[in-house]
Amino acid sequence: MLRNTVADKLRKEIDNLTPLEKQLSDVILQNYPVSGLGSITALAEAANVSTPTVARLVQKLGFSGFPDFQRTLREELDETISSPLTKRDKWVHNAPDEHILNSFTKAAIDNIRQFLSDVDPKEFDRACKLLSDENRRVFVVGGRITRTLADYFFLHLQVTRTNVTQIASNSSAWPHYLLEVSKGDVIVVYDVRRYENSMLRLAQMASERKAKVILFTDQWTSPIAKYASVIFRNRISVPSSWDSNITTMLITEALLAKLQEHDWKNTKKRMEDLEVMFDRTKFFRK
Amino acid sequence: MLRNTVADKLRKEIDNLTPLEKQLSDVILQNYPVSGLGSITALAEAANVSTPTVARLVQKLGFSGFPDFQRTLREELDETISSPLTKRDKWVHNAPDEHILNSFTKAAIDNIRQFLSDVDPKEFDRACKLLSDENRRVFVVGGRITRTLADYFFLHLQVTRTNVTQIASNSSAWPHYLLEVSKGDVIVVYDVRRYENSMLRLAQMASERKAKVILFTDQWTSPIAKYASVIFRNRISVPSSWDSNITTMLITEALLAKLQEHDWKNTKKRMEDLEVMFDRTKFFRK
DNA sequence: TTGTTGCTGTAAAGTATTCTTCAGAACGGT
DNA sequence: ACCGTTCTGAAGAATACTTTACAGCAACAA
Repeated sequence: MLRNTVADKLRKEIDNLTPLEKQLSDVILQNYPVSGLGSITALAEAANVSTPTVARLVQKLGFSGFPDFQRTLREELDETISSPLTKRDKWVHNAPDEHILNSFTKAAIDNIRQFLSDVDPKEFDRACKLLSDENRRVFVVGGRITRTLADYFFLHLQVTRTNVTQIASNSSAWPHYLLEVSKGDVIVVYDVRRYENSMLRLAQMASERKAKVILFTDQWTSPIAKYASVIFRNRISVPSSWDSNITTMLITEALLAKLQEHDWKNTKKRMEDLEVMFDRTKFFRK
Repeated sequence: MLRNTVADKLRKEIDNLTPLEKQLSDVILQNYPVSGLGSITALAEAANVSTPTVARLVQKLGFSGFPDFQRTLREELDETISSPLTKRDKWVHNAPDEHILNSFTKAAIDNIRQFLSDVDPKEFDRACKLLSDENRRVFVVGGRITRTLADYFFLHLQVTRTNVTQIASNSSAWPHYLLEVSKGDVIVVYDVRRYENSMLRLAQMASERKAKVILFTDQWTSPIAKYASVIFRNRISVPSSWDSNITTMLITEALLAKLQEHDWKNTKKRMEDLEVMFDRTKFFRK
């Protein structure tokens, strides 16, 4: 543990302090470290001393000036606040910290945490409601890369409910699907950087046909957002020249988990039927 | 509870923000609230925007100016720190602990941690070595669900190197691909529960043709393991009747990250060529 | 293409903050 | 009571910070 915080310094130096400086240091420690984050004037007033007294104290503690003192406080605070999860010393045994598995995973977990503090559970619940309503048809579509996630979503959603359509990745076929879209239907769009023009048009047209758009995008937000009823902005930066789709996967899976439990009886029936059919085609082994 | 923190305001206003303002608000939320406690200049630099952009954002949020914004942050911080039970570990705002977003994510992060302490970095490095050797052809294949992950892997690998083939999901076409497989080639197989019979046969035959098998499977381990040179056993349990493929995605992305940096010059060239071709087809928008 | 709108940064003006100097106050020792 | 030392704050100089005005630019629509 780094035992060299500003507070420690203060306590250590306390015997070398003048009376008013002691009074001041008391105030600082009182609600540490917030009191030190305002202006020197505010701190001086709070402690009933003059600003030069504050300036002298911080110099006595070894800081070059009040700003230096403040910067140090902020850094401490940052350490304190940042999550214990990301600060785990070593995840992978026998691997140096800089092994890509470590750095990559740190970034991924950071993304997950960050994303989860951004996401609005109401938004999530709204998406569930739309997707579990069997009166609405559901269409699923994704871009060049995200198509794979759209497929993933489709493959599972298809099990929980009826009336799910996967829109082919070939955009020239899209008008045929749009023909099928009618008021109240739901179109699930995966669109992360780089945003595809054709996808924007598709969302626009679906929206014109009064369909509800559920959008999975990144923190920079696809332009489709303006047509969307529900938007999930996923964190996607990792130490790589590509983006990470882990948070997108996470929210997708969480949605599916919720949906399958929503009408569990129905889902269960469908899964059992599926099992029987798999058995009969002898496709899988135990 | 008065949930009206600066962070909440930011999240609420996000739709009214300009692109650079979004970028800025990201940085603020990233290590909230510390990043907002420095000078406006420092914050601007951290977010790669100009100071007026910061000034405009805080005014948009309803503060009279940057100092006002900062004062509010300090007050919040004071509340947070002095309150006995810091609610910081709650990830999702306004949602009960049992909200599926919370429970699901906890499980997912547990999986990641668990998986990472299981995985052997040497195994990882060996996979990298095999996959970056351009003398070996690479074939990629996945099962009913994992096919989507195989696609994801293929789409990216295709950018870093030549000689990558995606094996069609229709197993009756597989013999044609096997014809192409020769000694030293690499076949990447995604096979998690329920293990598919046909996939086992495919791996077996590939192995008989002296190909190296890289296997992504789950902790219960696909029978393909006995033919595999490299095995990644992913943790896949989550509170859902389906399995989670987040760790599989993670290791896949980490591998790709490593591969793209392995021969970065080559990768870069290929990516640039790709960009040019995308531009010429005007497929994407900025 | 052209005009319009909205986004953004430069630069300069305006404002607040920090630091230094210096003089007066307090205290202890003689 | 006197002197020397130490402590303290007022005031202004120096510095840093924040805001505003304006012009360039890009995106979009006509």
